[in-house]
Amino acid sequence: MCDQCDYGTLLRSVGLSDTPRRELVLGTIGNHQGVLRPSEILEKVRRRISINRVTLYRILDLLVQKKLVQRLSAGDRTFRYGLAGTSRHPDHAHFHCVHCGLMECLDPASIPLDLRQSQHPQLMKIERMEVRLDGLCQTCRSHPDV
Amino acid sequence: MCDQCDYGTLLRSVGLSDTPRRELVLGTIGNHQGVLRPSEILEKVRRRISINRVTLYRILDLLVQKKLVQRLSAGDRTFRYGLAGTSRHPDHAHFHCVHCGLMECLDPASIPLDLRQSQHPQLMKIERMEVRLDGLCQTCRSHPDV
DNA sequence: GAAGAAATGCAACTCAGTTGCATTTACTTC
DNA sequence: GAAGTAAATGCAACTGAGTTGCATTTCTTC
Ligand SMILES: [Mn+2]
Ligand SMILES: [Mn+2]
Ligand SMILES: [Zn+2]
Ligand SMILES: [Zn+2]
Repeated sequence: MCDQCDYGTLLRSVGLSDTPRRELVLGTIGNHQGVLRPSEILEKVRRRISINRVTLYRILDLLVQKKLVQRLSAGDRTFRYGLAGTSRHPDHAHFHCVHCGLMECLDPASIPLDLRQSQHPQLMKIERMEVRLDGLCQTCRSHPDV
Repeated sequence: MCDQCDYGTLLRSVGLSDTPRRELVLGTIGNHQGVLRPSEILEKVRRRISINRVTLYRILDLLVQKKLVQRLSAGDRTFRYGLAGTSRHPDHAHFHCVHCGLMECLDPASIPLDLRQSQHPQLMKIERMEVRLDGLCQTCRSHPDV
């Protein structure tokens, strides 16, 4: 997503100390195209450093809480994590392949997420919107085995 | 949602026999405003008849598979179930209160879910779209205790 | 009403995530 | 730079929602 980002600085900018594990978790999420499961993040981070499963979950919670990272649901029971929306990286919808579980980002322009919130002069307070398209990815579509 | 529906007929129309448990599960979902967790459905159905937890999950799977019922994710780890969209009951977005877990249906007109699929002449095959707004419901908003 | 099929129940299991507490690492203060 | 404190990490056990395998019950069909 953002190769030139300094993730250490980013961490400190929200009041978190930049430990090796936090920096690697955030970097793994930020440098990946699409969103990731905790198990995938674990695997990637462990190529660089040893990290406990629980530590990863705690770091993910922190990053979400500080709004650096976004927790998304794929319609299954495993959360996905991706960089939170910013002006440079606007919020966007995601596509989820119901066959292989792949979850990828859609072009922010194709489904503008922001304006629609204003169409709801409701009594509740809307904080965020999540849009997910489910279907078959290109691979699973053309390759009906497995 | 649909008080005048005959849920037995609805079950048979998709090739399922209408057993007492299936009819009660479908009726519970269909007559409720908003979407329900399995635990809530279980509680409601058990006021009428005894039913095993596993049986409920199997019935829910069947109803989803036959497209009578829709499985929604609330951003937490528990699925929600509501009637699937039809011409009379069009598909719509849902609001989820991050504080109390309430999940309610939004006016189908406010966020038209259909047309946007056509904006994706992608290589993947889109089967459905899910739109969820997260925030605080009216109660939790005005009542910040608990 | 017997035989076979479908539906339901029950116990054990799985998987993702959480909790409590011990240990290690990073910051302060002297 | 050592001691003391706070924060971060590790480890084991736990939780909650959902699933699986198989036994039992209920519904069909002849
Ligand atoms: Mn994304
Ligand atoms: Mn609904
Ligand atoms: Zn796929
Ligand atoms: Zn609420």
